[in-house]
Amino acid sequence: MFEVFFSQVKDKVLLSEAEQKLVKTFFSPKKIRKKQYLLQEGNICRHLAFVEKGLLRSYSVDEKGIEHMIHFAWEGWWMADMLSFLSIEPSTYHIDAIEDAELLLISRNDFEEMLLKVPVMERYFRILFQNNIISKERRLISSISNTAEEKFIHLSATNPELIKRIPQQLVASYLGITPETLSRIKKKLNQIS
Amino acid sequence: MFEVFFSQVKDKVLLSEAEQKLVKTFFSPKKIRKKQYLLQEGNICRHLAFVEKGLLRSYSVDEKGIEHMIHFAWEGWWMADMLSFLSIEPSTYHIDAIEDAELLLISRNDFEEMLLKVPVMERYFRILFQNNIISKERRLISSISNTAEEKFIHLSATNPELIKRIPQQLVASYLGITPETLSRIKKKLNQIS
DNA sequence: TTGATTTCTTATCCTATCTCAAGACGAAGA
DNA sequence: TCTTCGTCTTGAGATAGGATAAGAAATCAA
Repeated sequence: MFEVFFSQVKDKVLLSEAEQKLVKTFFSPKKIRKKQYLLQEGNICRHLAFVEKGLLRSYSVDEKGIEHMIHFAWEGWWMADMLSFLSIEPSTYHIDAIEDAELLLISRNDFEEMLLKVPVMERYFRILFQNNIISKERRLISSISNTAEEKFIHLSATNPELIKRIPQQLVASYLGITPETLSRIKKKLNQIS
Repeated sequence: MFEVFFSQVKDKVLLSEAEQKLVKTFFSPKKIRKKQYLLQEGNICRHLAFVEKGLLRSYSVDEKGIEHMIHFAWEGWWMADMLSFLSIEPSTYHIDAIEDAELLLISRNDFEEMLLKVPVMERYFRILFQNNIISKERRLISSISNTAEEKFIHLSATNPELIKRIPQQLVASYLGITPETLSRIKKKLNQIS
């Protein structure tokens, strides 16, 4: 159950056997089915979720009922509404499964306790968040700088797995464009090549 | 020189006198003038900069010569190209001063050493980055979800100081809209109220 | 296998925002 | 005080992408 998790953690920091054992105690496994919610708007995000298997998405829904994709997480990625999780306030996001998923959950209290008892995990999350900032920044620059077509080309280049694995309408939402526009862009790019 | 710095750090973590003394040794002060570069595209970002006084911006310049604002940093904020700083690769950003500024700089090696010698700073940066992710995420959602007018209203609500302090054309770039559009939006909102 | 449901494509029309251009305003220096 | 330079405003025309609608294709369930 912790295979993907520890391979990810060890990518960033060194963990002793004892530390691994201790870290394990803070997490509880959970399976959810495709389309099942992990979090709904208005509820407090009580856990960070690490994806061992499957695929999750987080998104917000505006007044018109349109969904806006915030984040996708598959094997080796984390998922949560950090703001709700940290501030213990109702979330403005939904999180659900695009594919059946196996998760490792950690609560706020256990998270804090783990970081204090296993300082190397503090380091792990600092590095994780660092990398997250960098990738969010790139997405942001593309979002404010590029045309719809450029955004798609940029995403294809930087995150080809996302394009392959995520349904097209959700990719469109992730880019902040309509599904129709994305469909046209793909057609155009195929004609050229 | 470290007044703002330690007041910021102490907002997030507890530091002993000894730790404070040690932390200080890793930083060097630097003053830069309005319009002066701290980093130019193609160079490696060698330092994290903490702003004690003044105002910096980071931005990228596209093929057409158009600037895209990534981040503003005034008293109490950090500035860097994290990707270049961490990967030690040439930056794609420019960083310069919008107002004369007094900075505290820390190099990559000193940063790593500080985090190992003063673990509470590891915690500080984890929390700092955590908060940064949350605010970048909000900006991103606004960017992909909202109209130009909604983006401006959202920014005014969440970051009024930015609107006051940053020249309007740079605010427009930060929102991913043209200065003309922002000017029209402001006119419209003023007429209503 | 077949019908039902969801996702993707294509077409037409429409609107928000951009582009280009010119003028007004205000801050900074001579 | 006057001049200059950068910043903001306003206008008119152009366009990328949105809205709506309908049909095609793919996926799923029975």
